[in-house]
Amino acid sequence: MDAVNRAVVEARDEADALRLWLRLFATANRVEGELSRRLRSEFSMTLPRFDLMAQLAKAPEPIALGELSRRLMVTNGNVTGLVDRLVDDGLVERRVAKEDRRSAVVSLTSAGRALFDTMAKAHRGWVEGLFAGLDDASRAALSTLLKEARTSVEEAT
Amino acid sequence: MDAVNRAVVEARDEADALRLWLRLFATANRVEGELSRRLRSEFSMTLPRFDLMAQLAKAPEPIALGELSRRLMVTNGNVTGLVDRLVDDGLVERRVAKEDRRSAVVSLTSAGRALFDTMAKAHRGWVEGLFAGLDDASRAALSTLLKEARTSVEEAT
DNA sequence: GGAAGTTACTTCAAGCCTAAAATAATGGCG
DNA sequence: CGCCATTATTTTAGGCTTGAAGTAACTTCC
Repeated sequence: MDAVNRAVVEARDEADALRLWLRLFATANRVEGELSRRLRSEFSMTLPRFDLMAQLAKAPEPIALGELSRRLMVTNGNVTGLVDRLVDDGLVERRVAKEDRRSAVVSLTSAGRALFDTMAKAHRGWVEGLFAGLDDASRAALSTLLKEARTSVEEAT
Repeated sequence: MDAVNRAVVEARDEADALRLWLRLFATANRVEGELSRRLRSEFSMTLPRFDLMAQLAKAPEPIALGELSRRLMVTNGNVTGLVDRLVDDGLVERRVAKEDRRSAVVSLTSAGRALFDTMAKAHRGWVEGLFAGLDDASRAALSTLLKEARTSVEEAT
């Protein structure tokens, strides 16, 4: 096979959706695993609980469980369990909404807020470190392409 | 803020590692969830089991559990359970390696091979469909950048 | 006001996943 | 040969996740 044909084959290869998906999955998985391990070993914290706390931290007021489940893109039952464990740990407070007694709203306790601030700082540093091998141009390009990909997926479902 | 400064801020924003990671995670999660749901509803199959079968399908001969766990990037104990369930379903065969009695090697049964071929065809189509909104150039660029990202992560760990 | 439908959350069963401890077989090495 | 370290797998405890079924509170509409 000559150089031109090799290039053609490689180009087709790089554009192959299945290969793209495998690469996307592998990369995301690798990062997630690493962050998960570090959260566990440094703070005895899990990534799902950290993510939940992050939602509470950036919200100006308590959030209902349903809203939380939408923002985290997980099922309602899942959120129920995560909040249960965070409440057990004294990091989150659950209260019945006064205007709708079906609804439970949650917020960080002061201990939760303090721990989150510490963890968030470390977490940001870890993510920076993991992507340190990419320059700003690559990061920006990757970010843009991922947004396009996300849009493509949304439209296809 | 003038236009130049807005552009500067936006560029910094797009290059922010944390934002990049959140986007990567969200995209991968969305695709994974969709493929998972379709495998379940169309074939009563889970994504992890499908992935395991894919490894067996492309291997020329039976694979040891340890090798499988490396290729799938999951722990040994995880593979043990997945194989157990696939054996229960008659899709995979587990045998003690003749040259090393500690080692168990697995391969697809003929039923497993047949089911996998059917599923793989559908799966490929689904992935193509999900990424149909990206043209070849975008796909190739995304793939290349993901490879860079993966390398960056590997180097940072 | 009350039946019927909807909405918010919880519970349940099943499966995935990890880290760590336990088993079992191998491979040196004295 | 027999002890010891290593290697391959399994087991266990704990946590995450989903989809489906269940409970309770709210809303609509007559």
